[in-house]
Amino acid sequence: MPPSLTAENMPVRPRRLVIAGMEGCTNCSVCEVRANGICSALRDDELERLARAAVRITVPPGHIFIEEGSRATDFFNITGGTVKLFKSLPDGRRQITGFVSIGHFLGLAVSDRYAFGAEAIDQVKLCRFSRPKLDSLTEEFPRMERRLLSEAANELVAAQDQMLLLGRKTARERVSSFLYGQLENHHGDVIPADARISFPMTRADIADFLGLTVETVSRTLSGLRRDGLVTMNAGHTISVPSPARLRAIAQGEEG
Amino acid sequence: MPPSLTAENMPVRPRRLVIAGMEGCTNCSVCEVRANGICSALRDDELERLARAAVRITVPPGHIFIEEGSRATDFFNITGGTVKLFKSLPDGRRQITGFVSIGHFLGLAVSDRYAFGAEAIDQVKLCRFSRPKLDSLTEEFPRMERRLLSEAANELVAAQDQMLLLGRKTARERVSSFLYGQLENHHGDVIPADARISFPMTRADIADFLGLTVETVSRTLSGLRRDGLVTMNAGHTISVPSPARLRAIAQGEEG
DNA sequence: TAACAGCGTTGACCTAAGTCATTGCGGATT
DNA sequence: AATCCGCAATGACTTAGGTCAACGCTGTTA
Repeated sequence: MPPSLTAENMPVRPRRLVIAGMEGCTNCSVCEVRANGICSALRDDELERLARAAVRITVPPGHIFIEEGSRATDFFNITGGTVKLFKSLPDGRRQITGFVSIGHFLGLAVSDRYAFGAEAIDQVKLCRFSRPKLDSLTEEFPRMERRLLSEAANELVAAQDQMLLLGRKTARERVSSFLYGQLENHHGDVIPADARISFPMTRADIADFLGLTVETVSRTLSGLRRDGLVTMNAGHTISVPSPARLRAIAQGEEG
Repeated sequence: MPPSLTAENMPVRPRRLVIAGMEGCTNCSVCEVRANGICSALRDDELERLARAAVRITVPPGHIFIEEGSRATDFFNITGGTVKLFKSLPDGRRQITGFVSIGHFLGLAVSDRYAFGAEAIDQVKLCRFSRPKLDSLTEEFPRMERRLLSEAANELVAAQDQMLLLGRKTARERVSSFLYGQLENHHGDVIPADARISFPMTRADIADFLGLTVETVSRTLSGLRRDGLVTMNAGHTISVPSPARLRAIAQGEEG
């Protein structure tokens, strides 16, 4: 029996919002994301061919390297740093649809235009592939395409979670969900008691991700602190004494 | 040059939230969704093989045929009727993540469990495939998998749109977006002036889709009517004199 | 070392949307 | 034809979160 279409090589915890995991650099076989990417499905000789299609670039903090609605000429694979993906309304309202980092693949577009923008939060390293090149690669390596599909399924699940959050959760539940999600990003599925989080994004980014304002994010964090659910440390890090309690709030299990 | 990974055979307007388009019935070559499905990528002899993997079922209105969190044993392809997909919180709050109908494929799951529920709105006809069977089919027909991926990309775009709606749009913008989306569903990209919409879902469904309450949906529709943006006809249909004006509101281009 | 800018926090107040309650309307049941 | 029931609409009132404004911290520029 062939491996499952959707469960193959797939972490239980879905990643955020963008097709993850294409590897690419001057030498793909020593790439930082070798283990994660869709290319984890490739043999070393295949990686060789992949490497020739990739261009390595670095993006400074704050730089928008995908403009909403611009022509979708390239695919990207994040090999370092954190990127925010967003959509905007004409009057400046903004929704961040995801924060993505190392290993994530970026640039699936429905039409010939990107439906979202992408901005570097910190120093970001990327591998860039032109769309025609990536197309011929997936043509050549069907396993890569299978891997892309399973990652797309992951992203869809994450997107559905986020819709539940944005449509139906309270501010407290949203912020708790965000914090708990960060814990999962850093620790995987087994989160130790008193785990620490440090994130690169600002309060404004968090607000735009959670559909709130900066003030509400700030007040809600203060509330969680007052209730002993988080403690703020020096160096912009946050400790979570009881991840289980935080998760309960995040999932709406609180009176 | 191979066809684009993401733009191949793809409508510009993204569909809602579930991998679309696997065809299947007793005789796939005469199936209702022959033209839409991923099997539109298949030859007639291949369809023959597909047909043997499919089981045809009918689901009555109100019946939940995918239970949130249950084991993901099957894939479904909608061949008739309309389905709502949803996620819930323990206290009963519910977010409908999409309405899907004919041609849509349903059942991509990250783990071995469904992350969402699915309920028939009206009489729904489905083709059911067991996961192992579908896996071997995609193994056999790579074009099917490519088609699934491009549909997943569509769904991701729709999901991002919905996140913007849920996180940042006003009630008026949400309801206008919903109505305009329905217009697109029925008329495609060229929407005639004074177009009509009739939908099978209740106000409660619309509310749970838009992250609002029934009362707010009701009041907002009344407001749009007062402003001459829609008119209510007999038989639960709504007319839209100027789709362009409605779209402008939906996109947040109103003072 | 002063001035400034970016970011975060907090308080006072406001409002869009939620809650609760009432009414009405078609369609099914008897 | 009476009643029942699910759905929709509307009014009165409440509230979670938004808005506006002040302030404080930290790091950077002059």
